[in-house]
Amino acid sequence: MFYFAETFFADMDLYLKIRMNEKLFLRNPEETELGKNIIRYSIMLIHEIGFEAFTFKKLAVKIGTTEAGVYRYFENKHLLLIYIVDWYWAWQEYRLLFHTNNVKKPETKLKKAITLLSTPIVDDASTPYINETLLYEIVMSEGAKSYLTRNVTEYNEAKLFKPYKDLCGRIADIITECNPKYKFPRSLASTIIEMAHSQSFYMKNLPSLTDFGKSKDEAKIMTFLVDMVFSTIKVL
Amino acid sequence: MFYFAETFFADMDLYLKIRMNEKLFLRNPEETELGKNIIRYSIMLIHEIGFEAFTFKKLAVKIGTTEAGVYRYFENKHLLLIYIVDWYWAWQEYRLLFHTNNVKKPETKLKKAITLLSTPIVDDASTPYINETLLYEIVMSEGAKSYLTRNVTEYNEAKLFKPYKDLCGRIADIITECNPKYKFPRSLASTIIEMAHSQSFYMKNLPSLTDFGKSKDEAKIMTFLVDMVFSTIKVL
DNA sequence: TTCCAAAAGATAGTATTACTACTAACTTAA
DNA sequence: TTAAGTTAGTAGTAATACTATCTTTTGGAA
Repeated sequence: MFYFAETFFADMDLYLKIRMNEKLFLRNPEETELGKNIIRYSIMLIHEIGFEAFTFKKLAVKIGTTEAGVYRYFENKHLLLIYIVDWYWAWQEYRLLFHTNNVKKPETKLKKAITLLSTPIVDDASTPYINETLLYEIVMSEGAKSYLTRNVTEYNEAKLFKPYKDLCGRIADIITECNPKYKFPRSLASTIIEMAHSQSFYMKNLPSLTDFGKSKDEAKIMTFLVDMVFSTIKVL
Repeated sequence: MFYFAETFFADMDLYLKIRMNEKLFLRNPEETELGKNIIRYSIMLIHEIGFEAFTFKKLAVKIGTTEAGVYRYFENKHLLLIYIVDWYWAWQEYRLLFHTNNVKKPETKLKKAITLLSTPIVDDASTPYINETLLYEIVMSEGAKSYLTRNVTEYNEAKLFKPYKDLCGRIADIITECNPKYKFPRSLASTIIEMAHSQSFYMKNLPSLTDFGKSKDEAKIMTFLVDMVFSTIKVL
């Protein structure tokens, strides 16, 4: 529960706030209007033009500030990407906890986990200035770039990938609950998370790498994964 | 067999040559010394400094030519990446055909396919100027960047991802041979290919996402995948 | 042997990117 | 009221990702 700093009431609405690793930023973007705008508009802009074409200059123009203004919050665009991707994984972990709370059967929990990861995202009203639908698509097409870098080791030592690992660990624990004898719970968990996103990317962009090309039906990804996972751990 | 242009004798040695999609380059790098050096040294340089830090300037210095010289062969560094990644997938398809030739049992073929994809690569002497060991590591850590781009659709229409798709299709066919009733052969095939590489990347860089962190033993990735795949298609 | 075309090489230039450094303005606290 | 700290804006720079042009080399046909 490390990352879920607080859920609180304000103006009659329930808000979700996630505590982010401080090494990700120079100044906490949640604390100022400009900071929140940087997050909100970078999600929109990365979604719109893609991460390679995304620059702090373009972002600054979009939110009516200067390049230097953005650099005061984030050292570079790669750390900003990790910030929003981390936010997404922490949010997914929160969703998993929320939806499996009081569920007793580990099989039901595991199925829920797969469903949550492989079903289209609708915007979460309890997170102002973050559009989860766009974020989901960014993670799908740019997410891997957060760790596919020369700095993986350095970033990993700074715990920048903790949210992803936490989510993976939690799913691995559910797998172990289902079948304590299964030998590869962590690898199976990372396979679920990865495939939920990359099968969806393939379906949209390289359909012949999947069996869902014609229907473009996300529900089939869930069916594929549920079948694979439960066959593998030999539980029904 | 589209991509395997020729295997031929020259100076008493057997060489393997792969026919590449002409839209990848401006001038065929296989036809000149400079072209072959571009391929050979770009594999070394990308492996050494990573794809983001890799530039045509640095490459030109390394092989003793000018930036403009490299630009005569490749429009940009992204197409050069796709070239070498495509080469890798075509080579893997060739290896698969070679090693499953005359094998009757589809289960044996499938197991061989998984083994070939998830076992460390030793340099193939029949391919001069290409170091497969380095190439394997590049595909592991940069391969996804070839299709994680705004141009996926355009590149896909130009058939630039054909080698990957062909390999996927071939593995899917073996899966169907094993169990004609299994519903998701293509998705399972792309899962095998993806996971063979990304579990290996995780093992090296983010070990807690796998169950092989301590041993760092690639053979366990194979065991994990073989178990998962055969459980899923319900054949032994 | 000469002549031609194509390839390679050298040089220079441009717009953009990814920053850094400095300065001006504004706020707060003594 | 003034000194100190905070914040934003301006102006630069080195590197990147190209393009354009001009010269030299080379290999083959006339």
